[in-house]
Amino acid sequence: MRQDTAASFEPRKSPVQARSAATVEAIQEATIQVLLNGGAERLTTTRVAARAGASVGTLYQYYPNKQALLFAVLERHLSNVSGAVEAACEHSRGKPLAQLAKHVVEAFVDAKMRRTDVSQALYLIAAGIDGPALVRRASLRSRKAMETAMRSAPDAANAPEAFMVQIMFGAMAGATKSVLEAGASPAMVRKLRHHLVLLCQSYLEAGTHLTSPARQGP
Amino acid sequence: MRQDTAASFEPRKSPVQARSAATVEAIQEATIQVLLNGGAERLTTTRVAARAGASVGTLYQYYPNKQALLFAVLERHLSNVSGAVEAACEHSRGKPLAQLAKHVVEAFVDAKMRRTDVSQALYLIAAGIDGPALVRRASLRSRKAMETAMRSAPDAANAPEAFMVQIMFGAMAGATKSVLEAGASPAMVRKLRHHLVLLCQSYLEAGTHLTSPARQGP
Amino acid sequence: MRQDTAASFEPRKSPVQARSAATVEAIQEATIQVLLNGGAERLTTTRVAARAGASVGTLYQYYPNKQALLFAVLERHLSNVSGAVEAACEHSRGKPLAQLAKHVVEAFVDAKMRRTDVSQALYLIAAGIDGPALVRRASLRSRKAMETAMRSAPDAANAPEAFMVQIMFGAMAGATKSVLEAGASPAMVRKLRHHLVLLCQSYLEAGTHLTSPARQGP
Amino acid sequence: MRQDTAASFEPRKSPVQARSAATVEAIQEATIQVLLNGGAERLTTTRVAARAGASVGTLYQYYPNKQALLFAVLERHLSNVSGAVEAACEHSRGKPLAQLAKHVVEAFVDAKMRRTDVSQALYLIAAGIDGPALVRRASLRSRKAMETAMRSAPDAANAPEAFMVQIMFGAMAGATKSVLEAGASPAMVRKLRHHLVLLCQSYLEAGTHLTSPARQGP
DNA sequence: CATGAATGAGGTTTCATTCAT
DNA sequence: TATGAATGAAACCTCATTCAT
Repeated sequence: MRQDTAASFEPRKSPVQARSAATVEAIQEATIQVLLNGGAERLTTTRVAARAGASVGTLYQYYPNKQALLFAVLERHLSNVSGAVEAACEHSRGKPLAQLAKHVVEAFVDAKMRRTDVSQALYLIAAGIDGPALVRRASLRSRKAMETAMRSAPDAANAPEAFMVQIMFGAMAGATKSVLEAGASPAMVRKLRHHLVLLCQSYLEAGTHLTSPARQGP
Repeated sequence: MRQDTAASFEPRKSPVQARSAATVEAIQEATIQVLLNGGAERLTTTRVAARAGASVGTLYQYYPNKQALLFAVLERHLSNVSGAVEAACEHSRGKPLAQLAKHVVEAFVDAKMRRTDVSQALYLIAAGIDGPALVRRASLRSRKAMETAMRSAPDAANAPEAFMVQIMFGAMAGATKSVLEAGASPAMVRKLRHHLVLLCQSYLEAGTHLTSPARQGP
Repeated sequence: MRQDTAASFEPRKSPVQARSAATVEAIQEATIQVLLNGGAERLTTTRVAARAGASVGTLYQYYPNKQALLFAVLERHLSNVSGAVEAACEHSRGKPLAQLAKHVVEAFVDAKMRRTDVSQALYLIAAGIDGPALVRRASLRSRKAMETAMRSAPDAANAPEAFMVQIMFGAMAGATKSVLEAGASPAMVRKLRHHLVLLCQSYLEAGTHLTSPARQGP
Repeated sequence: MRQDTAASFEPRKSPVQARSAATVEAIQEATIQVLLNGGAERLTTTRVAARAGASVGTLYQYYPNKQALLFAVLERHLSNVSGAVEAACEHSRGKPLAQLAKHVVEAFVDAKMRRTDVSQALYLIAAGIDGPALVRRASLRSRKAMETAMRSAPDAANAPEAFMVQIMFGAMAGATKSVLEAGASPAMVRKLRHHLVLLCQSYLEAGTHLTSPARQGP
C-alpha cells in the first residue's frame, strides 16, 4: 500500500458481464477470508487473488489499487447497515419514539449480524487510511435518518437532541463489537438485540425528561 | 513486520537507569506522534526512532521487534484505563449500584480522555495482530472489577447479570470513540461524561427490573 | 520506473565515509556495465546492485529511485565534458578564433573519448525521461562558455552568431557519436579529432565571411 | 518487452486489403502520438491500440510483438530519409562535389523535417534494443549512395575519403537533432538548411586539399 | 551502549501477450 | 477477423532487523 496520492479509489470498471460479476464477487469474498485468517498484516493483493481463484492482474482490472479494494468491501457492508437503518426509520414514521428506537436497534443488529464473519473482518481494516472517514460518513447517514424519523413521532415534543442520537449509535456499535469479539453465538446475538433495545429506550426516556424540564406533574 | 513465530513481545530490558527511562518514554511518545500524522501505514521503526531522537539500533535494544513496541504503547494506555476503573470500583465498595455506575463511568471517561491524541492514535493499531486480544483482556479486567464491586452493593439483590456489564462497557467504549472521532472538544467530553452516566444508570435500572421480577412488592 | 511525480531526483545522502564512497562508485560503474550488455531494457535496479556487489536496499539508500541513479550517471559524464570545454575556453582567452576552435574541439573529443564505454552506454539512457533536458542544459553550458571566449578573441569582429555555435556543437556531438558506434578505435579517434578541428575551423571561417559582408579586402 | 529470443521482428502480414492498410497506418501514427506525450516509458501496446481506435488483439495481428512495431515505425522514417538522400545523389550524378553536397544536405534536412514530431518521437526509441543497428544500417546506405555519386563527379579526383562522408553525415544528424530539440521553428529549419550546406561544402573543400597533397603544384 | 549502513524478503503494481468468444 | 479479459512474470521499492564500528 504505497499509494498516497489522492488517486481515485473508484472501482475501475463495472462488471457488466456475468463472468465479471462473479469474479468481482469472488474477490470481495476472498478479501474477507484472507482478512479473517491472517489479519490486515497478511492481506496482500496476491493472496486475495489466489484465494479468489484469479490472478493478480485480474484483481487490478477491477480495482486500481489495494486501497480501492478495501474501500469497496468496507463500503458495501456499511452501506448495507445504513440502508437497513434507513428502511427501519422509514417504516416507523409516525410511530412513538420507543417503537422507533426498537425498530432501529433491531434493524441495526440484524444487518450487522447477518454475516458475523464479515463484520469481524472489517474491524481489521476500518482503521486503515480513510477507513475512519467512511465509517463516520455511514454513521452520519444513519443518524440523520433517525433524527428525521424522530421529528415525525407523535411524542416528538420529547425528542432528544442530536447528541443523544450520536451517543446511541456509538453505544450500539460498541456493544455489538463487544459481542462480536466474544464469539457472537446466536443466543448471544438474540440477547444483544433485546438488551440494546432496552438500553436505547431507557436512555432516550431518561434523556428526554432531562431536556424537557417541565415533567408535566400535577 | 515479517514476524510470525510467537516470539516474546515482552520489552527487552527494564529501564532501570534514568536515561533509559527517558529514552523509553521518548520512544513511546514518538510512536504516538508518528501514528497521528501518517497512520499505521507510515509507522516505521526508523521513523519512530528518528522522531524520538534516537537511532533504530537503540529502539531495538528496548523492544525486540515492532510488534512489541506497539503492544507496549497500547497496553500502557489500556492499563491506565482499566486501573482507573478498578480504583473507582474500590472506592465505591458498599455504595448503591447507581452511584457505583456513576463513579465507574466518570473514571472511564476521564482516563480515556486525559490524552485524546493518544486514544485517537491507538485506534489505528488496535486492529493489528493481537491488538484485539489485548483489548479484550483489558475490558475483561474492568468488567470483573465492576462485577465484584456490584456484589458488595447494598442493593446487590438487584445486581444485573454479567452480560449487562459487558454491554455497558461496550456501549461506553463505542460512545467514547464516536466523540473522539468527532473532535472531542472539552465541552463535548463533559457532555459525554454526563450522558454516559445517564445511559448506564437507566440501563442498569431497566435491566434489573427485567431480571428480578419479584421487586413489585405489595 | 513507476515514478511520475516530480519527486526529487537528488541523491539521498552524500557518501561521507570511505566505504560509502566506494559503494557509490561501484554502483555507478555497475550501471554502465549493465547498460553495456543488455541495453536500457535490461537495466534493473536489482541487476545493477548485484553487479556492484551490493543489495538493492543499499542502492536505494543512495538514490531515491531508478531515475535518480541514471541522472547521476548521465550528469557526471556530461559535466565532465562541459567542464573540459569550459576549461579549454578559459585557456584560450585572447587567442584567435581558429585556435579557440581547435582547443575546444580537442577538449571535447578527449573528454568524450576518455571512456568510450561510458559514452556508448549513455546514449542508451539519454533518451529517457528528462534525459534530453539534462543534455540540453549541458550543451548550453558549453555553448555559453564558447560564446564568451569568442568575444575575447582578437578577431572577435568576425565572431559568428550564437546559432553557428549551436550547429558546431551539434555537429561535433553527431560526428563523435557516429565514430563511437563504429567502434572508436584509437586510430579512428585520432582521425576524428583532426577532422573535427578542420570541420569547425572551416565552418567558422565560411560562416564568418557570410555574416560580416565587408571582407576587408585591399 | 519480455522478449529475448531473436524472434522475427518482421511484420506479421502485409496489409493487402485496404482496411488493413488503414489500420496499420493508424497504428503507426498512434505510436508516434503516444510516444510524444508520455515518452517511451508510457508506450504500451494497449495504449497504442486504443489511440489507434483498435484493440490490442488487432495490433498483434499485424506485429508479432512490441519491438516489431517500434522497428517498423523507426525503419519507415529512416528509410524515407535514406531514400531522399539516394534520390538526391541520383539526380546529382555528374555534378561537381559542391553541388552534390548541397543537394544531399537539402534532401536530408527536408526529409527529416517534413514531420518534426515524428523525428522528435523517434529519438525516444532509437536507443532501444537494436535501434542503433537500424540507424547504422540506414546511415550506411546514405553514405554508400553519396560515395558512389562522388565518384561520378567531374572533380572526382578531389573526392574525399569515406571517413569524411561518415563525419559529414554524423555532423548533419547531430546539428539537426540539436535544432529539433530547440523547437525547430520553420525559420530555424531554413537557417539550419543553409548552414549545413555551408558546413559540408567548406569541410569537403578543406578536407580535400588535405588529402590530395599534389594540389599545390604550380 | 549507541549508531546507522547494509541486507533482502516480500509487497504492490504494470504490461506484453494469449485465446475464448 | 476483431475483441478485450485474463494471465503471471518481473519490475520497483520499502522496511524490519542485524551487526561492525
